[in-house]
Amino acid sequence: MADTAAAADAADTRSDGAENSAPVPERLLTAATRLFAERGVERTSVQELVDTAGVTKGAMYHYFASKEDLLFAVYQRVLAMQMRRLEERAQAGGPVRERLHEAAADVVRTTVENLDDMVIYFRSLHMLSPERQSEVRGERRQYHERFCELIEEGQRQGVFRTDVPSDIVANQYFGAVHHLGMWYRSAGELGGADIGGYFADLLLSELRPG
Amino acid sequence: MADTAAAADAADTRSDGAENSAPVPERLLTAATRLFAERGVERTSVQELVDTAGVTKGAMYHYFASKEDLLFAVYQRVLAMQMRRLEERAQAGGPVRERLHEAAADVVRTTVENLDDMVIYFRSLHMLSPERQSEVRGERRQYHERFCELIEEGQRQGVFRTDVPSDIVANQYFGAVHHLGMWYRSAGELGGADIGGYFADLLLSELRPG
DNA sequence: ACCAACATACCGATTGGTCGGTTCCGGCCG
DNA sequence: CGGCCGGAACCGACCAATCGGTATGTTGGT
Repeated sequence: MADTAAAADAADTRSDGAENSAPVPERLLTAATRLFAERGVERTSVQELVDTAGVTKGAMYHYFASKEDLLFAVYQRVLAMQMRRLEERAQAGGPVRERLHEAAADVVRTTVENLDDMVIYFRSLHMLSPERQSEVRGERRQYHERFCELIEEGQRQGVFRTDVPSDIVANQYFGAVHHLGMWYRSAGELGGADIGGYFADLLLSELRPG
Repeated sequence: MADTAAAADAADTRSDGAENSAPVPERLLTAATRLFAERGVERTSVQELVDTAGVTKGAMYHYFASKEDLLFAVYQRVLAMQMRRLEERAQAGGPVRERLHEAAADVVRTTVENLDDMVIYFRSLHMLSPERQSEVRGERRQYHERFCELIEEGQRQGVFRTDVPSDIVANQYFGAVHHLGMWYRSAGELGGADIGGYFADLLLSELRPG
């Protein structure tokens, strides 16, 4: 995320001044993601936000209707990314065990790589308006159901146990993934891929029949 | 803070009026737990809070130094309860598989029974001062380690698999438990005991060797 | 000339917290 | 027994500060 900003900076043709030449909305998204995750939405004033992004209040309110609108944009970005990645894995070829393992490990990797997004996600939902909360929950539900379908596919094939509802398994798994934001620190010796591997192994162990 | 509760309790012999005769600090804790979980800490003004509790601002600031102090008291209450219950289960007799199953199912039950506390817990940590965040994390860490010890006990006995660190398993499990606050609604047909049973079964499946 | 893209100064509303006062109750003294 | 007293419990009007949002102005490209 930070490197993309750097890449955009380097790739940008016009070299106005010194740095931060990424488009303003993107700069705001980046700054908001960092500050909202660090101090929380309410503890981040609009002034701090625009200062960090290197723009002015007027610029921000030109692109976003409100502070909440900006928060919502953060949600939309992360939701779209997750759904896209899951769909890619689910539709790939190969046995369902492998596809589920890959999808499960991948969501951990991307979560670790975008920890800020996930911290915001599961901490600040209540800061959105009720309608937008519903919208986010709706999209999240689709994601959840897509994951469930994968499990049920394996259950029908007889490679996964059937005495536990797929719903329970999926909720348990995503709970663990969301929780990463509370304990995972990149300082640890375990990388996202390591933890993803462990988590996915544990998931398949759970689903082993018999 | 604690001594005032004792004093208020001792003085509360009279039965004034109709209802809500609980001591003032307790009333504030109850109101805060509900409102903080419903609307979030920042969205709850002190005025709303004291109105809900049926007391005045002066009364609140007599018992709590600040709004944050009240939030901290909520954390302390839930932390103490969880640690006590885990210790009871861990120290009970019987095979480690049964003790772990019982402890795992119990934490789900108590989480469901005190959903408001848990919603606050994993959503509002950042509203505390850095020192108090550390204190909460420290207590939580003790809890976590106590749970890990239980797993490791089973690993040494050979009844649990050893190719996954106990730390990972515990983090994954508590992640799932914390996440309950985001999807569990008592309207569902599944009660806390049901989900606790499922979760604990899944945990033991994960740990099954081979 | 016109419009999108910004910049800047400013405002109304709200909020956490304070502070001087009042009530109530148990204990102590005469 | 009764009057007094000290402090804990509690009240509620008030404040300083902050914040999200806006209104108006300016610029640069087409």
